[in-house]
Amino acid sequence: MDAKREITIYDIAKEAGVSTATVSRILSNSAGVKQDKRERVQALIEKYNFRPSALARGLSETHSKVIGMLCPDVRNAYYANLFMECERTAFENGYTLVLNNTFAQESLEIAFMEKLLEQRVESLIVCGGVADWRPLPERYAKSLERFAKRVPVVVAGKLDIEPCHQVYIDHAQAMCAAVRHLLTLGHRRIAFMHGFTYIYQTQDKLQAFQETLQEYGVTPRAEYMINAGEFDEQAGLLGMKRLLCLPEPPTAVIAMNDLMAAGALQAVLRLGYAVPGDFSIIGFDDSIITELTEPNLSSVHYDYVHYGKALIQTALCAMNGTQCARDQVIPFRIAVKASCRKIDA
Amino acid sequence: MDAKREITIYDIAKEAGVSTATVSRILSNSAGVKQDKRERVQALIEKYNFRPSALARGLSETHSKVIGMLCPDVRNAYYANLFMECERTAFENGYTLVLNNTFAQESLEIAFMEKLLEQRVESLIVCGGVADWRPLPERYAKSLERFAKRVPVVVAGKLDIEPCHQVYIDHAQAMCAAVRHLLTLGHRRIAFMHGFTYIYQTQDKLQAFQETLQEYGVTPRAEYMINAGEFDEQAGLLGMKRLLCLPEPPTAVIAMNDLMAAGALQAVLRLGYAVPGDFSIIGFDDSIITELTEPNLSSVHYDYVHYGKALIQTALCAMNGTQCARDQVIPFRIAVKASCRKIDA
DNA sequence: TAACTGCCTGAAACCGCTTGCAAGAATCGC
DNA sequence: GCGATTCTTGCAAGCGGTTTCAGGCAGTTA
Repeated sequence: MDAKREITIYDIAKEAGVSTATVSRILSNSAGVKQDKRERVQALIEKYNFRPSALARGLSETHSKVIGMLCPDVRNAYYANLFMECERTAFENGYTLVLNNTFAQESLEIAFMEKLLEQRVESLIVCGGVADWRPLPERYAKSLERFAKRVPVVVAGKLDIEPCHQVYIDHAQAMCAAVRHLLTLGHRRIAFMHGFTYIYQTQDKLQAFQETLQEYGVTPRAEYMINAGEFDEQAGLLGMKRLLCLPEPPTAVIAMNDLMAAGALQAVLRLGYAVPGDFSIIGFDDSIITELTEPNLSSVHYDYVHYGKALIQTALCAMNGTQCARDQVIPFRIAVKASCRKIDA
Repeated sequence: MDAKREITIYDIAKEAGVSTATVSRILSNSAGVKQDKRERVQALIEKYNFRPSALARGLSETHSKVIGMLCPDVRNAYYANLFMECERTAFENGYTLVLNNTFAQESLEIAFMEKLLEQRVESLIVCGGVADWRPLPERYAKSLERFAKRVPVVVAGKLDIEPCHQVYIDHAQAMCAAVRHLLTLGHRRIAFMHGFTYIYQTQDKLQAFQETLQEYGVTPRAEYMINAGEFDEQAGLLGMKRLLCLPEPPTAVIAMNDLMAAGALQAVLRLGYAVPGDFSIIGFDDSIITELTEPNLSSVHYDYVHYGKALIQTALCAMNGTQCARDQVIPFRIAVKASCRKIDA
């Protein structure tokens, strides 16, 4: 294989009999270049299928036109949705989005941050992962702050680290809505199946769950608030089994997310009960999962298009120095499907 | 906001009283630098949290250390799995993977290719999308070939474009195994629910489906091979409804993928039938979806870890010029779960 | 026809890092 | 102690673009 060097702007200039400056002007479509040269150069660009190096351009213009993104695991529909929308918006604005899966491992998150820093990303979007832990590991907070000192960091979640922007869902309000939905349907024995409590969403939802019940005169029962550990369908299944073994089981269950809700649904069905006949179930995220189960799962729905757009838009604003709100809250609504029913109080 | 320039290797060199060459050597950890200078420079790097610019380095070393990847939609668990594994392997080898979602739109695929070319990716991984169409659009094939002329292209699928490497699943064999699985369970009235036939996987599976049945003395029935159009759960649901309306419905259904299988399952359950009691269902991909439904779906399983690793490994080989097989086939197996049962012949 | 405009163009510096080359410093053998 | 080696270093030339600045040229004006 012959050591073929990439075609450069210099080659084009030489063959066209012009200077690199002229070619550069043509590439960036700036005015003030005679038509004949323009055509001659264009033809050569076509001929050699020349593409200017983003590396060189980035170096010279001191901007990379790339935005970094961190998420624990794109296989999770929630993050996939977010990434997708972010990518779209970034692309529309001439940016490339590079995503890294961190598996919520602190060392990996930090390693990726370093790498993104080297790549001179112009902004960083942080979704979940260690950023959701409370208390926040000190080393991680430091890394994030150092990052934010260089380029804008936008967190998809509530982090409250001074230099970071944040776009998030008000989980307390969302939980409140979910509880009210079930209360309205006549449920009084409502359970909340969550996971690790070192995740702030768990804390927020747990608190809102209890407060909302009390507000409506229902006393929260300790045995109805169960920590299933993980946030996956297996945990949901196991957690639900525990609930079903209770002397007085709940009539409705709120799951931390759709995955757990799907697990809970399986547990119920396997024991021969019906949903929503015997038990009502509602999840959070309104991901594709809700459409895959029978019955389809009611869920708290977020506007991912809006969410992704807001994340990138905020990053864009912060990058070009435009003033923009540090906090943004994404609206939600209850997506009523088929897993909850009205019961007699 | 003060126009803060990034710290450069030059700044470090100056403050440490050495040349940039020395700093560079320390950065790349090459031998032959006195311990005292090394320490002095390291300290400054820490102090300023200096990270060398990958842009500059890439330009100077004429390599970007990034690999590009194209897929239609990461929200699809199949691609998410693949991406995840590819990213892991790439990272382990010091490469960054940048993923673009193309929605299988030809113009977007080509646009992304151009962009990746500018970014000087050192290799391209193409997963699905337009690459699965038959016949292959000419403009697309041209783009791909042009790309392959510069850097190695590895296709996750069977494409047979000369300069591209390919790693794929033998869909015919996989279908064959699925059919045999059902035959072994005693089924004779077996249906295949697929989607658009301009996708080569559809063609391969369709043919294998018929051939395998015939091989076992079962005559394929036209009304049991239905084209549901899309490849999603909605299509699966609708397609299954059509099958259930047949005067003599099948006893088992093979769906093009898990998404469609999940849709089919819903259709069956909604009409009051049982799975696997009344109907057996099997899908392809063995994604997380199979664990979310009740009953869990049997499915044809691919080894994603192996698959992703093979894609990147092949790219790596091709990049450094090592000879490597142009074709690689990924093994599969039937993941038996709970959606198929034995019946009396 | 000389002086003045404005438009095109190219020379050259620069972006931040790597590396070949050659010179100076340190170490070694005798 | 001295020349021969072996280490350490720094200089400077790229890598492939962008951009500033000044010069060349044609068209105007007086």
